[in-house]
Amino acid sequence: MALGELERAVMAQLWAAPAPLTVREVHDRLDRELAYTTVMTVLGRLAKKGMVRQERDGKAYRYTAAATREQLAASLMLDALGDVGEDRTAALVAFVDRVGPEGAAALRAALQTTPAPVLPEVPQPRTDGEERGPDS
Amino acid sequence: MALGELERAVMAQLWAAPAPLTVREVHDRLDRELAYTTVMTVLGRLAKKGMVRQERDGKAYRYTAAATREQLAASLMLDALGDVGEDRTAALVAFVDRVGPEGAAALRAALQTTPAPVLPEVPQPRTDGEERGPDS
DNA sequence: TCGTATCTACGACTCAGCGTAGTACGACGG
DNA sequence: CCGTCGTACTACGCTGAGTCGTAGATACGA
Repeated sequence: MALGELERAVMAQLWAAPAPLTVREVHDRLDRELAYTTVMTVLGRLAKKGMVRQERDGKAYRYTAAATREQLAASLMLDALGDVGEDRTAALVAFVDRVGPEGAAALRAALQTTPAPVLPEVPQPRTDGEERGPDS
Repeated sequence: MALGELERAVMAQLWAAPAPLTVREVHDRLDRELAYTTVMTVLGRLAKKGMVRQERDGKAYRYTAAATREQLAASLMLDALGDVGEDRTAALVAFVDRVGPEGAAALRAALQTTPAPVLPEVPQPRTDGEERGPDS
């Protein structure tokens, strides 16, 4: 799910904050001169999309990002990969080809931490503590 | 650059065809009942976006996809990765984590074909011969 | 030459999503 | 009781995508 410009800015604030934020806090942290209600609307829409979670705090709501920035990026990448239809392999090759040296290095590292060479047998019961964001 | 539903369908036809297609040919191959001009408009928009190339053929145009399906997918994935801001590494880890066993295998294979061990020193003046699609 | 078919060019309309914000209304502290 | 703060709801403009229609150019057969 593609986010708009303001939506991304709001998400950035939520990601940057160590704790859930209220509408007012998000509004204050955004540099732009926006009406309070604008931020509220955007947060509401993000909540409807499952991008943020809202939890009651007294009479106000506090908002947290449903997924980390990295998880979201990974989800979007998977979406893009899925659009290709068949032959994900070729697409991945093209991707590796374009991701650059650092990217390749990061991928190599990531592939090492991921054991799964073959036979994942016990599929890691998700030690978790991490919410399974609004993936595609 | 995200494509709409019909735009994707049109691209699919262009990718499936072995040679450049005219508007009429694309129109006929699409299952949907669309006006000829609708297909023309869509092809025109795709051309404006750089997704397809048009070459004159008599009084008509012939259209080809500017990039392969895989290149496009790779570009979109890179876009998604870029949105993350910093820490592409973490995003790549998350991606590998979600791409599944086959994906991981494909990535491993792709990384082997890509030499780039270390120190690319001379940054490869792009021997090219490959069109550099409508990347972001 | 005239009529018909085929293209392209350009404009128009609809619908959805995003950015933006106003209004209504309930709860709370003086 | 009144102003402040917060949510809920509604609305409006813009842009992009999907959908077509019409006008103008051009080629071809009768």
